[in-house]
Amino acid sequence: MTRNNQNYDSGCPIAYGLSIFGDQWSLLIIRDLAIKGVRTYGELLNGWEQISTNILAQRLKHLEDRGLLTKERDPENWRSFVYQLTEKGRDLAPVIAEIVLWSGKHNTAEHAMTETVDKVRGNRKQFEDRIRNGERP
Amino acid sequence: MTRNNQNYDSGCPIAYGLSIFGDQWSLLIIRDLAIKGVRTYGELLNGWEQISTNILAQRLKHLEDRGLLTKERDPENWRSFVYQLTEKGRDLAPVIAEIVLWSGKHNTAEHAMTETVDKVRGNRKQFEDRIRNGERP
DNA sequence: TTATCAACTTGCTTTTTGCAAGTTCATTTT
DNA sequence: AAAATGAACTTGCAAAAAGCAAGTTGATAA
Repeated sequence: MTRNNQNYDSGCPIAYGLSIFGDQWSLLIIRDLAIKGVRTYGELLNGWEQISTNILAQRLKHLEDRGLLTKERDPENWRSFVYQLTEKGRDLAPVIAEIVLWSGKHNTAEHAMTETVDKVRGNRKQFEDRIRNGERP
Repeated sequence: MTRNNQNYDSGCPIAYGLSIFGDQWSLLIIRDLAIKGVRTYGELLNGWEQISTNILAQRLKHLEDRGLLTKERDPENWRSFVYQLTEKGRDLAPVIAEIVLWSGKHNTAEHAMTETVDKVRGNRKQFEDRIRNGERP
C-alpha cells in the first residue's frame, strides 16, 4: 500500500482517513489553514516546520483533489492564490482537537507549545466552531 | 523534517503527534491492537492492509520506544510475544473515534465498512471506554 | 523596461518503503 | 533424538517518496 496506490482500499474508516491525511505534512498544512489563519502558498512554505516547496505543491494538489481544500485567485492580489479549507477539511477540527489534547497530556518536553493545548482544554466547542466557520485568528 | 530527525521539533502539539503516529501504518497497528483484539506479530502481519514484515518490525519498535505499546513473552506460549497498548497508546481512542466519524461522513465508497462507524456513532463513550480498559472484542 | 514577487517546476541526491528470501529459537512430530 | 514446523524477526536489493537547490512563469512595482 503506497500513498498513490488509490486502488488499494481495505474499506476501514481509519485506512480511508490515512489515505488522505496519513503523512507527515497534510495535517500541518490543514492546521495552518484552520487555526493559524494562513492562506497563501508562501505563508505555508514559511511555516514552523519548513516543508520543501515541491512537497508542499504535491500535498496541496492531493488535498485539493480529495476535496479538503480549494485554490482560487486572490481577488485583492491577482498574482496570488488563496487556499481555503472546504467543509470536508474543516470537519477535521475534532481530529485536530483530539490530537492536541493527546499531545498536551503526553508531550512533556520543555519547549512544548501549550497555547493551543490550553485553548482546546479551555473551550473545545469554541475551538471547533471557529474552524467550522472558517474564522481567522 | 524526516521521521527519524528527532531533533527537529517545532513544539506544536500536532507536530508532536505526527512525529509519533504520522505515517501510513502506525494508526492501523494501533487500531488492530485497540479494537480488533489482535495481540501478536503474526496477527498484525496478516491484517487487512498487508503491511510488509520489515516495516511492521520497525514501526513496532518505534511505537514501543515512544511508549505507546509494550512487548512481552506470551506466558501461555513461550515462543510468541504479546503486544499491548500502554495508557499512552490507549489514550489515542478519541483520535481514532474522530477519524472514524470523519470517514463515516466523507467516505462515500460502496465498500466502506460501516460497522465501526455505526459503533462509534451509536455509543462513542462505550467505544472509547472499551479501548481505555483494554477490553478485547 | 527592468526588477521583484508569488507560485510553482525540474533535476538530482538521500531516505524510506516494499518485496522476497533467509535466520533464530522454541515447540511439535516422527 | 532428529527432523519438521511455527513465530518472530533480519537482510539485501529494487522502487518509491522526500528533501534540496536552482530554474521557470506570469503578474505587478519601480
